[in-house]
Amino acid sequence: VMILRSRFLDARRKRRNFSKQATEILNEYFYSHLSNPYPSEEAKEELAKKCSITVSQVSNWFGNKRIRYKKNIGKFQEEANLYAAKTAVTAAHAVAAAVQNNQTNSP
Amino acid sequence: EEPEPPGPPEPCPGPGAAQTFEWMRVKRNPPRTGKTSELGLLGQPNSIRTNFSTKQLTELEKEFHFNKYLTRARRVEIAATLELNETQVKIWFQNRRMKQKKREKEGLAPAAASRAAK
DNA sequence: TAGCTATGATTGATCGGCTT
DNA sequence: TAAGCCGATCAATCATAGCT
Repeated sequence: VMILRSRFLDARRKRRNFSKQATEILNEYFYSHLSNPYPSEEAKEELAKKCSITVSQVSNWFGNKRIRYKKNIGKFQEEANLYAAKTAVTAAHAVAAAVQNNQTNSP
Repeated sequence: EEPEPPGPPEPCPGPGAAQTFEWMRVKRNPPRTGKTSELGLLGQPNSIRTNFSTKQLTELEKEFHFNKYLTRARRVEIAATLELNETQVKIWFQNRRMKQKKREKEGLAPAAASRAAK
């Protein structure tokens, strides 16, 4: 069995997981765009900046996420609900802020 | 920031009800790297990802450094030598060029970290 | 420490669009 | 009209990280 998968010395993969906050940001985008989780090049650049990772890493993350998500939707249900709720709260805060701002600014 | 006015889709994303969007249904046609015969008989078209040998990759890499693009003649030659389809050789060069581009683009911008290191 | 799962990266091949 | 290329993506797999 010397069918050497000589990809061994690939100088690659000395992987390190992304920071918890980076993953948080990526997941927030993914679940808030679940109907079409394909960020544009611009969106990827923005996410990359916020997460302190490269655009390629953002692409890899979304590629892996999409494939793994659809492979086993059930397994991600809990995570999906978690982020859906988080997004809802964020949106609510935004609305509340807008309302307040509107009231204090109405001539 | 994300206009999404499709008409037919479901209503609202209720907690606990994961919808199935189109991208989740996308299925790629299996690789048709068919070598009409491998186990004899018109067996199913080899729909398996080919694993290039180290020798094949070495030769392809060598050729790539010589020419980023192949001529039909050269492609036929290489395919024969490495026992690959012309399509496989063509696709390999295609992917290799993209890989090259990706590297040039990234290997020239990790500024933030390069300053701190060392 | 062993075993299994989670996750980032790599890559042969596909898809749609544009060019030649 | 057909073939090649690009850019993005898929899908399978590799190898390590991390938890039990």
